[in-house]
Amino acid sequence: MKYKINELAKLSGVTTRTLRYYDKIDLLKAKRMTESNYRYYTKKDVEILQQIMLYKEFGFELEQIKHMIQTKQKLKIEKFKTHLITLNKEKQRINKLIKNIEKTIQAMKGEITMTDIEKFEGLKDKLIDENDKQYKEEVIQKWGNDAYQTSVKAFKKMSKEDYMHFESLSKNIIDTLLEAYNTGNDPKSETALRAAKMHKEWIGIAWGRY
Amino acid sequence: MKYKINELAKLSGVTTRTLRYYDKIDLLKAKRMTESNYRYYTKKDVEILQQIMLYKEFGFELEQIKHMIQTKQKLKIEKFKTHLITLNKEKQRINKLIKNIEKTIQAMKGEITMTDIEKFEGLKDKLIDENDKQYKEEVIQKWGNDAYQTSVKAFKKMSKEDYMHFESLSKNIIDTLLEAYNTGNDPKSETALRAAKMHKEWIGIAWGRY
DNA sequence: CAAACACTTACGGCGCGTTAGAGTTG
DNA sequence: TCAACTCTAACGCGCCGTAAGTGTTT
Repeated sequence: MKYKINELAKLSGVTTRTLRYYDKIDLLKAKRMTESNYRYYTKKDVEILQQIMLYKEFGFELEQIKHMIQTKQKLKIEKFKTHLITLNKEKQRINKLIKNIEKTIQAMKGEITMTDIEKFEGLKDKLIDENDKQYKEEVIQKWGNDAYQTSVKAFKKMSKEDYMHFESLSKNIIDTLLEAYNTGNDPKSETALRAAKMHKEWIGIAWGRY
Repeated sequence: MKYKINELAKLSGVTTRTLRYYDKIDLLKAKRMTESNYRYYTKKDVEILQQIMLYKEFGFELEQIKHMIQTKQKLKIEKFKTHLITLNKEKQRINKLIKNIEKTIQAMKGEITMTDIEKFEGLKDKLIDENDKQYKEEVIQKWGNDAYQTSVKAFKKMSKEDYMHFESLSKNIIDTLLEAYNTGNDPKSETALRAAKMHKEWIGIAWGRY
């Protein structure tokens, strides 16, 4: 099974230019036909090329792939792990870029120029203010002033991540409980309902929702 | 205020090679001293260089920066936003690489070949099992069988993200409430305490903690 | 006068795409 | 004989690092 360069190219999807380049840099050496000096590739070469393509998809550089293909499984895993570290750094770099640009956009809009933490603190204050307007009296009537104060304190302690996920989490649990009650699938779940209501009120205190 | 090339280099941190290159590609054109033909830079040039460096940090290419520096604020924001899209794609690409490599490592180890979702489902089942062993009877006694069933259902509905943040969030709120009670700063907070206890039990049902 | 600094020109690197010119096969 | 294929050599890209060789300032 001998393939000429164009045959392998069509078979694999890489260009002849690439194959010749791989030949040149000793990544995938081709044999030569004695008369014409044309390159030809064997079945083994095809397999190697498949490996090369796989590692390329993983983001390895050709020089590294060169070492890779003559490395055994166990050591390959090590190289993969090392590569993961590189990729994670790259990921962090990009995340930083994104954050910085977003910050800059905000600043350019003439809006908040505070740091991220300050921003979040500000956001919390704003939410509490809004909450006050809508729920303060109602909540104090139902739960007393102390509960209100305490809930504000708890809310202020939340981290940014907490904040991002609080909604969906709470909604999920409450929905499930209410659904169980409303559909009657769970006829005796007084306790669950109470829990749901408590939870609901609790969220209402901090969030002014539901 | 005239700076010779090396002065500006030290001032700004970029190399003279870079400055000459920016000159060549018309990114930051330098004026010339009449006699020696030496480059010199003005105060304005310093400001432009600062902008260039900033945009470089944002990951823009020099060609784009060239247009950038003579663009007004509003249009800059647009370019930033476009750039954000590019960066986000890059981010996704890297995430894909990471996932694929991790998967491959798993496969090479001869371990689990499940998808991510399957993995998480498995994790949840495991946690519920553990929870059962420790808390099932106690919980059913206190809250009834229906509450128990419902809590399991709610738990199963949780997303991966929910799971990652559930602990810290709950802990935070509970700690605050209990602290308020224990320190006596909030002497009449019966209601708050009840809320805390409820919440605590609720978490106990699903998590077997606290 | 020498050291320090300035200038221009050009190769190298990564991973090929893309001509350009010339030989080989079917 | 002609199309289709093969070969080698070389430029280009993006952003400079790194000489090498030569002129200017202090």
